[in-house]
Amino acid sequence: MAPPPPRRRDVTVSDVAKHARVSKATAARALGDYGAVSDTVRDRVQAAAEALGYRPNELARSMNTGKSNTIGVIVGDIENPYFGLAMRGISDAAKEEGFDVILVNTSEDVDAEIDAVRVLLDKRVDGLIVAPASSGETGHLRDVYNSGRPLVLLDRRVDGLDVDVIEADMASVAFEATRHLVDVGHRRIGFISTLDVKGPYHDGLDLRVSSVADRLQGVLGAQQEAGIPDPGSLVRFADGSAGIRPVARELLALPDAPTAIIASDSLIALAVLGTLQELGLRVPDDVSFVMFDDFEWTTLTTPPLTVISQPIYDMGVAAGKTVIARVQSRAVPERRAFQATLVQRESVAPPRASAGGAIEALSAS
Amino acid sequence: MAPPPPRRRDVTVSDVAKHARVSKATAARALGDYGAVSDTVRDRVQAAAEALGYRPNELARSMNTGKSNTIGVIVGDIENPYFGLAMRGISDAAKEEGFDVILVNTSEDVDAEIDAVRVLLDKRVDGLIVAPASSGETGHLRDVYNSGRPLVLLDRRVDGLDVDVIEADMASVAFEATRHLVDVGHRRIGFISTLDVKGPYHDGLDLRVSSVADRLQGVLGAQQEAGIPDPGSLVRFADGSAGIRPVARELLALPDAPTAIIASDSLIALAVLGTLQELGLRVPDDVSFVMFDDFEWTTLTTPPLTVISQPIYDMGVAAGKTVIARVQSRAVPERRAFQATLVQRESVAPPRASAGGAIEALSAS
DNA sequence: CTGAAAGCGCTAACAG
DNA sequence: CTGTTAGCGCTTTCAG
Repeated sequence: MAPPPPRRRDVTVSDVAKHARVSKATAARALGDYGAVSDTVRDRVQAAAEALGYRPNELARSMNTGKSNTIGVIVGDIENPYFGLAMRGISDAAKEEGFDVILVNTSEDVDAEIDAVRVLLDKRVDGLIVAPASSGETGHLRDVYNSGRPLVLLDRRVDGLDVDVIEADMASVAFEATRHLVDVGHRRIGFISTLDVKGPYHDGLDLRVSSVADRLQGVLGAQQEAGIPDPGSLVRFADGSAGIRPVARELLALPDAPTAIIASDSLIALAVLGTLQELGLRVPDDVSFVMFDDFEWTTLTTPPLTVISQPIYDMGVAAGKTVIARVQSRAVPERRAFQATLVQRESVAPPRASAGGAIEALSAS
Repeated sequence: MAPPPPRRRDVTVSDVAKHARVSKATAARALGDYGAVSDTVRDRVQAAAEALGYRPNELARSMNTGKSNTIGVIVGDIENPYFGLAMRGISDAAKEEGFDVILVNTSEDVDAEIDAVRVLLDKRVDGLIVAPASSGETGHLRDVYNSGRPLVLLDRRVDGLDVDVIEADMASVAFEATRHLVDVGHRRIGFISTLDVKGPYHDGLDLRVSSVADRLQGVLGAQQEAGIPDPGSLVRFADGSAGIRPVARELLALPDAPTAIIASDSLIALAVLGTLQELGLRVPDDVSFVMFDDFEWTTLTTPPLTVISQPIYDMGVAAGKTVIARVQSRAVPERRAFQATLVQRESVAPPRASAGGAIEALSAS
């Protein structure tokens, strides 16, 4: 389809200098807009550059300035609207400061993440924003730190790593949401998330993703406070998004199935809702439902969904501004605490009077 | 929060060479894995590199090889799930070939796009994937071509630019969808898209985004074939996503309001559906609805939505593979035609018997 | 197989 | 203000 590309040699400063009959250094100064150049010469050089179609080689420039004006962003899943929106924020912030963004998707794989960090460091990005897949392996993150380049963590903390973190307060809002469920009468509350942990959930299990751990802490805490025994028994982790539906089914088939479910993000919510639909279970009549993240579609389902909203775009912007501020060793923008809020709509109702599980409830109706 | 970073000088080939007591050239050969080096020396060099914590400077490497192993991707809106998913495909394809991706978001602004192309070219990306905001200004795209670097267009053609294009056949599926609406009895079919055109739609208006033009061509064509007069009168373009709701309201308030609406993408669909909900109009009883793109939430609304599905992820992969194949001047992967399909669910029904507009229908019920 | 030397395109002293 | 001379870190002749 496309004919063989011409690929002619690029025009360099040297070419422009020759054409404008000045030294390479002078041409470079005029072109790079540094140092001092007389107006006449500057004009002459720029005319020559224009005529020859000169374009600076940013690689060469970066090589001796040591700055690439590029930040790296490493996320687990760009397809996840959470990261899509955050990315938009980062990207907008970067553009405003004249930075570009290299995006790497790790599919939530730690090895891929380790690799990504290495590659981006080798490419000499000026700073890095990472949503770490695990707080277990963190050597690569320390490498960033040791390289002297700023690192900002997004959505997830890593204990013992003293860097900027952009996150919303998940524990308290999760507590609030669960408390809401308890208040209307639920005593069997399921929590579903994705996480690569082996075996069923148990007390003291190391979750390795702080944003999930925080959510869970709030969920469990509210139930403990309400005197609900063993709330951990209705917690489930799926390994990858393909695993969510089976897990949801299993949970709902329990003799003591939950009367309410909390989905840890929008991708999980979609799968859980789909499962509910397949099973013919209605929200909130058969099962109450709360999910994290407030995307527009959540208002269009029947019923509209009760959600936990976080300022994702703003967090992206903050992450972008923060790395760049660090890169330029300027003061970091005020550390606003990002607040998540419970948005009550109509997917929460008191549990049915019957004591049976969700599936039994079905046959009863 | 983060203590002042150390920022020590990077370890270079030269350092490693010294440590291993070989010449810089030999060390470079061992490290860069090219040329010929004896096993003993290679081991010695690698040990030294390890000991010193050597990391190659990819910028320097790119400078003299002329290849950066990076491709640039320019899209209008990464927040749009269409591009999120496509990006995932591109990213996966790139990773497989050992390439990185620099992503630039233009907010569908042509000037930003022109700028982005320039910057990425200056950064010496090896190839570019662009979803052009307009087929009007294309000088910057020709610049890419002239730079000798491969360019692949995603989702949108640009006439007269003979490069690879990854797109699905929108015209025929749009025809099919519209035909379906006509078949069940609709004669007033609205079409809403986002596009920065001044004034109302009229015949021969230059749409400048081929994927939208194709959709519209199918929509109009099916109606013309059915003998529906002046189908263009129910076509609306909003300038930016903020404008969609007003436009939808205006359309629905018409004395001859449409009995069916086609939304040109998922973001538009969300806004239209939201408007319908606000107005208390039910789908499909009051208004039938068809939208482009099949995301999971479309099955969770009441009713599930009839949609047009395209293989977005695969198209992203194809775009990625294609640029990279061109970069390596290998044969381009087979030019599979990407097929979009109409997925019939439950948002289409015959129009109400009453002849009035949608809003009147409301008061009648 | 290994070393010396040149050079990628640009910036950065340092003289004049 | 302008030119000369060095590099940045790596690859790449070209000898040996």
